[in-house]
Amino acid sequence: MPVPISEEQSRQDRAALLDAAEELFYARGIQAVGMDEVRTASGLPLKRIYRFFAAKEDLVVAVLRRRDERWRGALTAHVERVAEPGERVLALFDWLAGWFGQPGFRGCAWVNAHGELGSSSEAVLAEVRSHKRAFHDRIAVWTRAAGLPGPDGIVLLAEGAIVTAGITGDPAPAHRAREAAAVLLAAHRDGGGATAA
Amino acid sequence: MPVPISEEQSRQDRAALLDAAEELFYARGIQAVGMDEVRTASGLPLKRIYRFFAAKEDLVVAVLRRRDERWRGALTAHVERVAEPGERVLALFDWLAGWFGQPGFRGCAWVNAHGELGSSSEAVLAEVRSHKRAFHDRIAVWTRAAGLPGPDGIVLLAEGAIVTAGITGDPAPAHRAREAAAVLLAAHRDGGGATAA
DNA sequence: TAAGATAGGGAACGACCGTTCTCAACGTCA
DNA sequence: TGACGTTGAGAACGGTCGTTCCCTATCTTA
Repeated sequence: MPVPISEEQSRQDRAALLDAAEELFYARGIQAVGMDEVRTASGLPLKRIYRFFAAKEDLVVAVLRRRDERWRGALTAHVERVAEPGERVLALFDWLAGWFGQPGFRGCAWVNAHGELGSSSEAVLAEVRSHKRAFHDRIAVWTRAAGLPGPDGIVLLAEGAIVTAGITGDPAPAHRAREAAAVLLAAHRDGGGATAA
Repeated sequence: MPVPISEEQSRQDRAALLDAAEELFYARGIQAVGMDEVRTASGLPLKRIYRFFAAKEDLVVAVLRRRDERWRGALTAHVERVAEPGERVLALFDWLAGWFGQPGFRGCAWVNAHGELGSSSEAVLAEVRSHKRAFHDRIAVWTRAAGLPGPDGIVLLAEGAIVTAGITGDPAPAHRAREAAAVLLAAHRDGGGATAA
C-alpha cells in the first residue's frame, strides 16, 4: 500500500481491531489471548496495532469502553420502549434473559476483567468501576420513576443474575431475578416502607 | 534433611502450600502468579510442590476446593447460630458484610477464577460450578424454613452483593442486599404469593 | 525516471512461564 | 565406615509473551 492511510480506512481498521480483540478477550480471557492472535484475527499488521494502542493494556481499556457504550445503549433502547415505570424496571430483566441466551455468553466482561486484571492494572480497574457506576446510575433513573426508595435491590438482582447465568450457562436466573424484582416493586407500591430496599 | 518425610510434616507442608497459593491467587489473579512465586511464599522446593500437585491446574483446583470448605463452613456456623428462620436468612448478609470489610477482599474467588480460566480449564470450571451449586443448595435449606417459595431471590441478592462489593471496595452492598431480602421475606410472610420469588 | 517516505510482513528480542533435571548434602542401615 | 536413597536448592529447557526492528515493496513527488 501507498504512503498515508485514509482517515476512513483508519476508522474501519480500528473498528475491526476492537471487534477482533473484544471477541477473543471475552471468549477466552484477556491474558490467555496473545497479541499475535489479535493480529491474525484482525488482519492488521502488529505495527499498526501498536500505532493505534501503545500497549495491550490500552487496547483492553478501549475494548471495555466501546463495549460499555454499545451494551448500555442496547439495554436502554430495549428498556425505554416500555412506558409504565414498573414494567420498565422489569424490562431490564427481559433484556438480560435475551443476552444470557446468546451463544458464547460467558458472564459480565467487566467482572471478568476485574478478576483477572483489577489488581494489576489501574486503568482496567478504573474502566470497570466506571461501567458499574454508569449501570447503577442508569437503573437509579428507572427505579426512581417506579417509586422505589433506591436502585440497589434491582441492581444487585441484576448483577447476581449476570454472574450466576455466566457460570451455570443457564438463562433462568434472569426470570428468577425478574420475579424477585416484581416483589420489591409490589411491596413499595402497596404498603410498607419500613424495611425498604 | 533425612530420607523420608513424616506424614505429619507432609500434611503441614501441604497446608502451607495451599495457604500461600490461595493468598497469592486471590490477591493478584491466578495467571499473574508464577510457580516460582508460590515456591518462595510457601518455602517449599519446587520438586515437592510438583509431588503434591502434578500441574498448576491441580493446585488451583485444590486451593478452590479447600477454600470452599472453609468458606461455607464459616458461613454456616455464623448463620446457624440464629434460631428464627427469617432472621437466619438475614444473618447471611451480616456475614457477608463482615467478609467484605476484611482487608484484601477482592470479590468472589470462584467468580474470578471462572472469568480467568473457566473457558480454558474444564477442571476449574467444574470446581466453580460445584461451589456455586453447594452455595445455592445451602441457602435453599434456610429459605425453605423461612417460608420462601424458592432460594433464588436470596441467592441472587447475595451474588450481586459479593460482585458489587468486590469491584467498588465498599461493604455497603451487603446492607442493601439485606434490606431487599427483608422485603422478600415480609412479602411472603404477609400476603402475596402470586408474583413469587 | 529517480529519490524519498511509508506501508506490510514477519523475524528477533528479552523476559518470564510451567515443568524437569542436575547435583551436592545428608541421614540411614549393612 | 561406606554404599544407598532421598532431599533441598536452583539451574536449565522449551515455549510463549508483549514489544521492537529490519527489510522489501509500493506510491508520491520532482
